[in-house]
Amino acid sequence: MRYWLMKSEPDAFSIDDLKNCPKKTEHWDGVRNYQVRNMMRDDMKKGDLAFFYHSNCAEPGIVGIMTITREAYPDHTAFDPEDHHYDPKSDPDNPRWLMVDVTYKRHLKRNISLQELKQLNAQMPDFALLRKGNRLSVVPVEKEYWDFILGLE
DNA sequence: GCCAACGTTGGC
DNA sequence: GCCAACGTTGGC
Repeated sequence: MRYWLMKSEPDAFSIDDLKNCPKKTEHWDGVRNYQVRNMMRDDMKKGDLAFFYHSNCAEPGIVGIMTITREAYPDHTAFDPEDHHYDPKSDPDNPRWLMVDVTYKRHLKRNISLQELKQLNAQMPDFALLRKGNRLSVVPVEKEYWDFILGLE
């Protein structure tokens, strides 16, 4: 089993939005980066756990935990000209983009901000989230770091 | 294959 | 809103 961190802008889709979804489950659409797509396709498995991370907001950070409940399948939003993430080059017969389903598990007891994580960088020297220039919307989290971060709660 | 121009992410 | 740090596109 693997651990992940997945970013979402709370203005677009927050952890509370996920919690309020039917069955607390929603598809994680809109990934338009090949590296992230490949990770979802090759490495993300049903039962994996992921941190829900709020990005591009007043206090960026980890706010909760979700479970991967369906493995990668075609992202239909890429076929929809009305969709913000429409990609005319994604062919329904050979989809370019994939998504997974995620299910709300719980909020963290408190938000763990990016600022706090940065201060602990020395204890998580290989955390992809903290790497300079990192812009991937999904990053793997080593189990050691996962446990460490949960220990901060 | 190179690289300039452009688009996006996301912290601040 | 600014801008650094990418990734992508497309001409050559």
